[in-house]
Amino acid sequence: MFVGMPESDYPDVRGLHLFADMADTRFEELMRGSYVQNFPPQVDLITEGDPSDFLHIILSGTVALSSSWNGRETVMATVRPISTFILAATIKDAPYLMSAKTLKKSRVALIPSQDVRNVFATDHGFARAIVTELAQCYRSVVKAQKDLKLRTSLERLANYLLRQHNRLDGATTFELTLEKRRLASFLGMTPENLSRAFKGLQAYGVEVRGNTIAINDRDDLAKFAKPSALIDDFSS
Amino acid sequence: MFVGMPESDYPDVRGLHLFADMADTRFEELMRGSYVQNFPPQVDLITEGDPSDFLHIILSGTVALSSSWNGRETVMATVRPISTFILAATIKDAPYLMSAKTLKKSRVALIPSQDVRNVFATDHGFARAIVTELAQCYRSVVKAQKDLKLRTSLERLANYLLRQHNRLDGATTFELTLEKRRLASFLGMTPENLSRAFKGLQAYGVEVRGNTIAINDRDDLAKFAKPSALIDDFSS
DNA sequence: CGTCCTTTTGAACATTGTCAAACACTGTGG
DNA sequence: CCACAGTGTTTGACAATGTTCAAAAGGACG
Repeated sequence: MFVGMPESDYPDVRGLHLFADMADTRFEELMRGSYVQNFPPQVDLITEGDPSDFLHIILSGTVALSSSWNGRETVMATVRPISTFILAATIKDAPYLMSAKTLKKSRVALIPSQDVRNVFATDHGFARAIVTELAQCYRSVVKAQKDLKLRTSLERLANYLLRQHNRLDGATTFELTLEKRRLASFLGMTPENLSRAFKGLQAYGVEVRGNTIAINDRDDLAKFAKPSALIDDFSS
Repeated sequence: MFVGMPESDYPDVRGLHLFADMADTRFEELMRGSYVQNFPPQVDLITEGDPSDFLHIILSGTVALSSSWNGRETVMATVRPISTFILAATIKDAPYLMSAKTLKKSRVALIPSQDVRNVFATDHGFARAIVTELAQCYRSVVKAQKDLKLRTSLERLANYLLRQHNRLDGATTFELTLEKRRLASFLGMTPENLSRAFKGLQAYGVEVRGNTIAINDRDDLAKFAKPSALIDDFSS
């Protein structure tokens, strides 16, 4: 098997906040033990419950994190370049809590968890960067939980659309980045319910044609959605 | 105002995993700037959205973490001695995402967030301990989210009872540690729904008399609840 | 005892999920 | 190019789940 990440990928990874403060030698040490793979869509990268052998970094493509129980399954989050996932399991040397599968053709870096833990124990810049990253992850999940517990499915969809609208910088029309069935699962509802929820938002100027969403009156939608910095703001 | 934590409280705090690896001088430095207060029940300790001025440590009593939006409110978690809360906000120097209020008479230590961040930046043992703590917190919230998204309210209650049953070490009968209305909110349902859910678990040998719960046939209840290490196990 | 609060109960209602069928879209192979 | 299969989406009817509102019952406490 190929061992060692191609040096052409170094800059992307190094650019991550997580690795920015790390000593050069440590970084190279990590990279040498790791490797990069290209995956087609719909490939299972990790399975919940398995031991966390690798820290994953998505370099391109899209990965969905999901969980299942008793025959049911739900999308917990989607991961986009460039970022790590399942950092907490790696650090704690504990089983994955979520499964991961590629949604599109994706390029993923795999760093052996043991190496991450070793460097974490000796490189203080890395340890501090991990803290910041984990704190961010933690706050994101808390926000997601507030979204789930405090809002109806219609409100969750409305706020989701507003967030996408912001992220794609305010054009009145944009494309959904997720299949509707997965979006439904992510938002904690069934595809049928999502379909009806889209209908329900027509009253606030939301138009849907396939994967294209038009937000004709942002203020009107926001008046209904009532977005909050403490739930919807990803940057804090 | 009284400044500096009484030395009699040092051992409790020092015993926390979070402070175990820290240099003595750093620990004393942190403690000198902090203080301890006793609060009666139903006191608001922090309000979501406020800047995170203090890292809190609960020494005795019970504290509920809650969030609200658009006139609704939900209990996100309860905190018991001895543990910290709102660590992530302190580290990120970001606003609290949750409010905290005492449920019982409680003794709480307050460490200025700036001091925590200073020590975090210089004491590597502390930084590493924070990582472990945050990773634990993160995994707990992910589990809570799985609980919410994958289970019905009846299943959530059943698994909650099993967890309590374990925690209080298997006696067939035990006391709820939470008022029912708060338990309902914590489990993501209304008090009325919780009341009916208890009725629904009678079929599996659950008896309720006031705050006293009897689990007459653990296996039968577990057969319905299907507890999972990846959702219900707090220690991993 | 009376007051306040929580819990329980009942009935109506709202929301969400399930099932089945129709429809739309995509890509394949003839 | 078209027919076709396969998949995802939408729609409708219905069932299950959860919420709301109102009222009664129970407990705690002065």
